[in-house]
Amino acid sequence: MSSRQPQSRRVGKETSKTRARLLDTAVEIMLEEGYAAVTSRHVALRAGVQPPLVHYYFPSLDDLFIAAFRRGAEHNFARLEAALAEDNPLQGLWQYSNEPTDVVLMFEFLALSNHRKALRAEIAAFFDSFHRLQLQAISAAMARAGVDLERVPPEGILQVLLTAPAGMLQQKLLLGVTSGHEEALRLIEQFVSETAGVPITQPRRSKRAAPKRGRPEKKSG
Amino acid sequence: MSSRQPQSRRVGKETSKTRARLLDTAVEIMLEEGYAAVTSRHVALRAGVQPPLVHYYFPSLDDLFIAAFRRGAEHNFARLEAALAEDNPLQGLWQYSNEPTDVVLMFEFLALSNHRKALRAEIAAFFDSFHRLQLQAISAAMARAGVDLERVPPEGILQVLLTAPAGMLQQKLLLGVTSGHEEALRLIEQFVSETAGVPITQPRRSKRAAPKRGRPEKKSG
DNA sequence: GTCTATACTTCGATAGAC
DNA sequence: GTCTATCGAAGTATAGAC
Repeated sequence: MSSRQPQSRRVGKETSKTRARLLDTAVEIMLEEGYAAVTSRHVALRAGVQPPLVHYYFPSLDDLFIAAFRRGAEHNFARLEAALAEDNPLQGLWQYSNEPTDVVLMFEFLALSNHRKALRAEIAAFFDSFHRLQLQAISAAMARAGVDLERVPPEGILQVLLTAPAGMLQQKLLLGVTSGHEEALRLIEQFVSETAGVPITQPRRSKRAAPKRGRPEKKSG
Repeated sequence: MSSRQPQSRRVGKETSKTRARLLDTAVEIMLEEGYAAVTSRHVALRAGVQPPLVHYYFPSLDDLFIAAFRRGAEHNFARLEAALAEDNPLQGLWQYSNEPTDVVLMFEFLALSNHRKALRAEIAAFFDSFHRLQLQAISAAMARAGVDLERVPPEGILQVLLTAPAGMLQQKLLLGVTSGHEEALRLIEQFVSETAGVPITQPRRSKRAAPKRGRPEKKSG
């Protein structure tokens, strides 16, 4: 397995502004057209550079995808830690799980990992670390609320009711299937509040109260 | 968009045995290597035919994917109807949602629909029909159990707690991240039983036959 | 750091022989 | 129904000039 490269090849620095733009572009394409649309030519065209420049910063496309994923993962960790630092960690988790673009992007990376095996380990490791951090916060919140952690396992609350549903829901929204969406969200909030003993009634997700934020969100019904 | 074809092109019949095998092969590749690995050449090689034969049965790759999806959809409807004909519809739904290959395949088709826009309408329509059939069964079961359908919306129960989690769970399993899996399943069964008023304790998934499931209650220090 | 030029591969799709 | 032959486009990647 020691595929020794000629070593002669130059690679652009990670601090490069262009490099960052290439990553942005790759992510954009993933969101809009799926991971399979991310090609060196396509990225270059959209970023306004010549195709070989992509390979200057990312010798192979695997490198590009790995870099994009890592950057996103770091961003996610930062966001999560901020969310968990709030008064109610469950509330932070819930909001986090419902951020449309992040969830869809994660969905694309999951599908990508089934196509590019070089990414499997990386993505699996991320989920594992991320999971631990979330579990830590949710367990603390539930214990603080006096919930019996043996009868109501924090793992279940976390993995099933916060992380998991959001992915499919957001994906269905992409497809235009919005039936039952509002009811689903309402039910999940209610259930987590009751079962986990910690209310997650959210003050920040107030799009139905505050029309600002400029998000082009289309309403259902 | 009125790409007028010369009409001269021959297309293989839908009853063809070879055609069916090509579809099987395409699905296999989707499951193992992701949708992006489904190319006419790849499918042909694996099916033991020459590449042009793929285009004889499916003029474009979109046609191939659409045919594969439709066939799978029909199969899913048949399975679902059989499951819903059982004594406890929720039980049928739950088992259905946890069939690994079907769930992973649906996941791939979802990702595919973000890449091939020609499939979006088809897949969205499927989800819609499928959703209605499921909803019908679950509503009947809950009403029969005397549950207040306004306070506990069947849409929520169905979409979030049966359909949604399975996808992410199975996908995480593919990645090797199984932490919290057992707890999640157990919790979801418990919740649906309590909230929907209909127990889903399953007879077929009977590794539970052992006295205590082989897993002693763990104490949290 | 960015470009031109290019080698090489694979892909989707078609025409037409058998 | 299946094949050979092939076209044009697009893909990954590299070498080297500027």
